[in-house]
Amino acid sequence: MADVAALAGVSSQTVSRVVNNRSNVEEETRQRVLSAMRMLGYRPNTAARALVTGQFRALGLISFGLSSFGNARTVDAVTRAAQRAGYTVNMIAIESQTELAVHKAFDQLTMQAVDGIVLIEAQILDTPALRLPPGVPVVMADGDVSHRHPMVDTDQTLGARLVTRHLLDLGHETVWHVAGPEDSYAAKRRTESWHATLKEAGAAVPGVVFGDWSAASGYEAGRVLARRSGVTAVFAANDQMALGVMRAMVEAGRRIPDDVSIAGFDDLDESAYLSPPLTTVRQNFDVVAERIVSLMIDQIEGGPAPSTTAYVTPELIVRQSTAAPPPRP
Amino acid sequence: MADVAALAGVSSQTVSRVVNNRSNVEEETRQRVLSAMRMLGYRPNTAARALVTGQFRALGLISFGLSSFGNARTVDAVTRAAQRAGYTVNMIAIESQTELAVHKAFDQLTMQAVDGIVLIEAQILDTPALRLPPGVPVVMADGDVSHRHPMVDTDQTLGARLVTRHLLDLGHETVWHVAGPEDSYAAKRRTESWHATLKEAGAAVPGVVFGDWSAASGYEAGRVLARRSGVTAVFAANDQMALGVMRAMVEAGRRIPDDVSIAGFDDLDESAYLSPPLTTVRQNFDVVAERIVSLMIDQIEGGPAPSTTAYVTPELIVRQSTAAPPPRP
DNA sequence: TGATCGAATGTTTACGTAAACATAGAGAAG
DNA sequence: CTTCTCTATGTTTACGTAAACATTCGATCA
Repeated sequence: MADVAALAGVSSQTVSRVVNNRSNVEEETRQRVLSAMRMLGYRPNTAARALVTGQFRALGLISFGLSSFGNARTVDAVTRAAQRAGYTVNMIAIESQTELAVHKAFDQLTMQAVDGIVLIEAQILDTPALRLPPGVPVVMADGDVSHRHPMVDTDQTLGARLVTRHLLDLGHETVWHVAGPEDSYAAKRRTESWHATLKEAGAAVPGVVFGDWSAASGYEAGRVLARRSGVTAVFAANDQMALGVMRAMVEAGRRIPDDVSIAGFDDLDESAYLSPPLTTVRQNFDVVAERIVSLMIDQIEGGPAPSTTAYVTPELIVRQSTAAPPPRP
Repeated sequence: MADVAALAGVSSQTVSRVVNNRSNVEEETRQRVLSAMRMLGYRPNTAARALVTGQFRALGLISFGLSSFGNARTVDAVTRAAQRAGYTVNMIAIESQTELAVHKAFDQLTMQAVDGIVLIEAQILDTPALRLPPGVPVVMADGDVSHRHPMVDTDQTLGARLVTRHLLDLGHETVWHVAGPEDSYAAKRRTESWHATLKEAGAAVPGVVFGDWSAASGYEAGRVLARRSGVTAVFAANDQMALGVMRAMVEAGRRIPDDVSIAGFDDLDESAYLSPPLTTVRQNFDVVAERIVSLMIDQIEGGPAPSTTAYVTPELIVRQSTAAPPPRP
């Protein structure tokens, strides 16, 4: 920076002003400084800058890994949204869903250069009340509403209601449910909403079959359901499990959607190309990410955390895996 | 830090020594400092530390996004490997595969606080010779060998040979190939190796059908192949396309593996649960990531770039989607 | 016993930047 | 014409840490 200043014949402070786009610099001076910068290949030193300003233009992101479709999409979308806002994303994947692990990741990130932390809390922690050290802005995604940090999530309740209602409206007496793992917030909300929707409609509430999001677990669940008579509609808590259920049904000789209707949740890229194409609920990950990042930046620049919870509306995608139930025998 | 020093009754330099685990500090003093740190909730300031040391303990990562399975797995594994080495990962996703976009991301990352940059070059850039500004260590994954940076990748050539040979050894006269997009390095290598293996074996080399990694494109390719007679073995360049091919074949009335054998590449979690379970090639993403990170750290700590290319051995996973060809009519 | 060494700790300084304050000069207002 | 104001720019300083150098004191050795 001193070299640039010398070459341009100005003080280093003027160089700083040019770098930061301050208004009160003569146009001619600015050009001289800019060309000096180019000539010397000058790059501002982030560490020194951060030391003075206290800002890093970087967000921390804690997640349980990229292996599940939903997490990967969320992380991807948050990264892109942050980038548009001029922030980079510093990522940490934690192995186990304990509060200890979250705290460790949190410490590591705050020691790194981040202005705020996004926590994708896809799984229920071992302790109910997550307490994070104060001082660092936090936004949660896919977490528990009871925390005191602002949260953003797909409206799981609405999504599950849409798909359950869709199946009831087609004429099914009730809807069976293959749920996600019990330690997932998203799974829990989808199951609760399915339950509530059935009760509202006066339909019987059949027992829940639990899976773990995988196609394999969906297949197992599907075999259980295929053995029961009277199963005409199944709502699986994600598309991968729906895929497994479909396969189990086909193997058991049930036609989809003639004998049994099947719906999922997520709308994988593949889901539109299954045979038959899968009715599902599309989550708008991009909007979720936008909200997360803007809540984050509000906190970083604005001040104290608004303890809001923002829900993003999902969309029911009706395809050919759902239809009216077969005529009663 | 000054407060901690005052509370512990030592100089700030001694606090620094304790923080950095230097050996020459009396055990009793160390304890006093540690408890003072705890009492005051002291956290070292990364910016100041980086300003002095010139190190950030952070890696930059440039990728084309998390939407494809391979990329997501690689990013996930790199993140975990970096974490084990005490580094965090600063991620940037670029939208288009132009050299300009790569340079922009590169600039943004070097302006941020990173010690080195990992570039996952999953697609062929618009310019053949990627030139990155010197001074920052770079390791490439899944890129072009011709670049001057160290590179790590799955041995695509070996993987494709393993699966092609497997099909030939089963007795198939030749193997058809559904390739990945033409602008993908990985796809290109798999196709070249398939080609070479057929030639070595003296088998006819049928025309390549191109897909874009998606199940939908695999389905289209499968419909083309199903119309031809004499197709008894198909090697799809990834599992998703293999899935599409399988479905097209089944729709055309071909049984798998009785009439036609199908193999993929990647080993998705789902692939073992398809019907029939898919023969495929498993990439060891964790080992790739370990290599990337250790090459990175060598450069950061050691010095100039070793211009090596490290290949990680993949593994053929034989399942039930491949078998001997049907008897000739 | 005195010289020498080494371990523990303290003092000073540099890292590169932006904020805060200072200055000069041009124009406006009286 | 003087004074005030505003703009462009320069000077000084602080940010929090670790490196480099300095000091103290007890132990070791001839």
